[in-house]
Amino acid sequence: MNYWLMKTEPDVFSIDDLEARGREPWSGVRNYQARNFMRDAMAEGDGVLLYHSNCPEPGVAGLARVAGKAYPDPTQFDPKNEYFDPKSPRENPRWVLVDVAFEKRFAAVLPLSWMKGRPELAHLACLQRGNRLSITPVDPTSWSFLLAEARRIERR
DNA sequence: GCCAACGTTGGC
DNA sequence: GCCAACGTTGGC
Repeated sequence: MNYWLMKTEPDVFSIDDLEARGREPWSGVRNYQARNFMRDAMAEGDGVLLYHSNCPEPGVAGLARVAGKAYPDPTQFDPKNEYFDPKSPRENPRWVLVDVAFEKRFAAVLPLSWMKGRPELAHLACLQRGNRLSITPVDPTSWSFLLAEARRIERR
């Protein structure tokens, strides 16, 4: 079982949207490295930290899980969709997605400003300098630490 | 809005 | 295959 962090812009799709829908096909990933994580390394049941980016308070907003294995992203074939990719052959689709299932909304966002510089999160990929990937692996230490913090603020 | 950092494109 | 130009991401 692996752990992941997936970024989303809350203006577009937030943890509340995921809660309302229950489950969402994670369409629109158009980066090869992120695609490879979904295609090659994700498995049903993997843990997901949902991260709000490009917003007033960036940080981890809640918990989800991978709901199945990767399959072709249908938006790549739709000329009217913003993620349409005319160079993706139907017989050999370039882009895949996984379904993501809602698990929990944290009592408050765990802010990026708080995460920065925490020794427990030293190996968290999304905090490494220059990282812009929308999907990154999460090491078990970081995972446990963030979940513990989420439980702590819930009791507060 | 600025800008650093990185990915992608395309000419050669 | 190199690399300059361009586009995107995302914090601030």
